[in-house]
Amino acid sequence: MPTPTTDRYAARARVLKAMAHPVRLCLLDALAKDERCVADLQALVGLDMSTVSKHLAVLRGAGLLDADKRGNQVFHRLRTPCVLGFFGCIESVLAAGAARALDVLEPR
Amino acid sequence: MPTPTTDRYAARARVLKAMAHPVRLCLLDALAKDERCVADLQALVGLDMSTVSKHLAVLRGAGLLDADKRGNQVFHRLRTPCVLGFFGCIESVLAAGAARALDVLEPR
DNA sequence: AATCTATTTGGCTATTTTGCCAAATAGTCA
DNA sequence: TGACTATTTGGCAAAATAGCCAAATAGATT
Repeated sequence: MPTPTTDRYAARARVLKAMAHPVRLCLLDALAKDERCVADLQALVGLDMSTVSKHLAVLRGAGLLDADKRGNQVFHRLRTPCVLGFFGCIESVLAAGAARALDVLEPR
Repeated sequence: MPTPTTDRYAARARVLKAMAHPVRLCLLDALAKDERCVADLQALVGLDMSTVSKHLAVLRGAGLLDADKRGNQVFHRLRTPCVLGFFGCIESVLAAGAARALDVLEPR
């Protein structure tokens, strides 16, 4: 793997890694339609506020979210909504996996 | 996060997590056009063969690759090529991040 | 200023991941 | 069968991650 290429893959991997957590996927989904403040999102996922804040920081760090403070609340929104388009393909990966699992049980 | 929903996010996260590593992204890219045997892929990424084998196992486990043995070689191919479509969006996330970095240096 | 609310940060532990080496396995060929 | 090739597996150490609690910060309200 030549180095400039490696860097490209590393950069891409950082973005994917930021997405690759159930809670963070849930957060991205929640932000699909509207911006939300941290307390809203905390109520949604039911974890400690500090944990939610850190998940949001990961998504922001990857460039996936924008945030701004209004009053004493911080509102987050999706920066690049195309990431929501990943889910369709991921579901087909999962469906293919499920089909393969059936093959094992019921080979042709 | 209600539980059936959680499970869906967890399943999706497992697929993304499998992709979220520079070497595994490189492997997926290499398999974009043709199937390849493990030794080929090892030459490409330049890591220990056992390491490459484990990365491939991760991708297979997530349902991203299919493999079959012919002779004493194992050939891998992309099971659901739509994942390659992620890269376009990821690049725009990275571009947005770069733009934001410039804003910091050079605010309006 | 004192207080209250919303969010972030620091610190800790438990768990997971990565990559190497060495050893095991599976298939081929003499 | 024995030797050789391709790949996988087991085991280990180093690094990264996730979650909680407690403490710090920033803004609003009295």
